[in-house]
Amino acid sequence: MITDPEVFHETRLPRELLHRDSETSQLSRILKPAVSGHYPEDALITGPSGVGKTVLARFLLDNPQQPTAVATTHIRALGMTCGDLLREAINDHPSGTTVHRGTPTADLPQILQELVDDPYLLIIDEADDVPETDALDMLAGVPEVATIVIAHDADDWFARVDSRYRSRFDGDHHIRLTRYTATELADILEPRAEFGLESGAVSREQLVTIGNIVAGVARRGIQTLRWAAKIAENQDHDAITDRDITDGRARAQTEIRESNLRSLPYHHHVLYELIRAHDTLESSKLHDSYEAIQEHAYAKNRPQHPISRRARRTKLDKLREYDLIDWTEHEDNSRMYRVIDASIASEFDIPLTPLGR
DNA sequence: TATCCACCGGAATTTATGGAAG
DNA sequence: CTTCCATAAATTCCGGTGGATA
Repeated sequence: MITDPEVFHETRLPRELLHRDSETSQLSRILKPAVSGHYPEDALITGPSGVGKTVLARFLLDNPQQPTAVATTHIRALGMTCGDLLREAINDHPSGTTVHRGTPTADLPQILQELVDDPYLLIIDEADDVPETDALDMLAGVPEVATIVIAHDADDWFARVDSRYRSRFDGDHHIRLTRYTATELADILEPRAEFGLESGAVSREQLVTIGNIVAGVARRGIQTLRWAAKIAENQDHDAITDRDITDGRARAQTEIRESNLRSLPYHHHVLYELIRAHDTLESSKLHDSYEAIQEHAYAKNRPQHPISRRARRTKLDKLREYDLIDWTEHEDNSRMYRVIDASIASEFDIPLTPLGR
């Protein structure tokens, strides 16, 4: 069934960007000065997750098929401070100069300025929470450096960045990506089916179905197709069935949640498992049971210690952000927690009942 | 009605961690 | 080994909200 798993890899760049013609030429125009050795210009790329923001930037700047001469670094900025950002920009620059964690943040602009002669582009990916204004302040004295910022919500991003920088990312310099239509996404999936699957494994009609059930999110479409093919393979089907597609989508979703949970530290797991042990759990009950089991859940050989209520709330926010739990608000300010998919278990072995019960 | 309590979440403050240089 | 610097995570403090109780 699957002849080339490579085709479905997250980091794989397509040979051409279908249905992104205007966006591609828009970014090319912005990059023009940089390519011809002049001071580079900034850009902002926004849109929901999984519709190709990173792919668009990489397609033009980090593409083995058509390399550009412009020095570029790709920074996954999620949760970074502006010091981190500058340090990574310095360390990734081809000049070879490196800088360590303890270097005063205030010294970094000077160091960067001394090492760049030619245009240097920073792709700041997942920039939703980074303090852009601070970073732009620090880059202000280095005209050879420009940033390609990738974020989800344009309004959010503009609200956070100081007004004196906004014009550099607005108008022609702002590229908005939207979800694909079902048929557009089918067009995108088609070459992957052609090169990654046996011929005849999936019909055009089914690709459109996938486009519909993933609501035009390309990343989810590709993973759904991959899982549908895997499932069809396991079931010895000659071709992918409609049922395989439904199951494939569910499997793809589970996979994301599992990897989300794995990526979280121990505290989150304790809270998650407490909620998972019930259908629904009220906030007061959740805190009570946490306090009841904390002695055992945080045994002596564990480096972590039980955390305060306030810190628990932060963990719960994170669990919800990762689509692992949800809650409904009560009129009395409390909440009713529940897990989204109770079949997903923590890999930690967490004792949920105090001894003697 | 006035007071108390539990909860949420923003902000300020403290604590823990880790790499590098002296 | 100690000191320095930056940073993440946790605690402390607090104002706002709304139900329960006297």
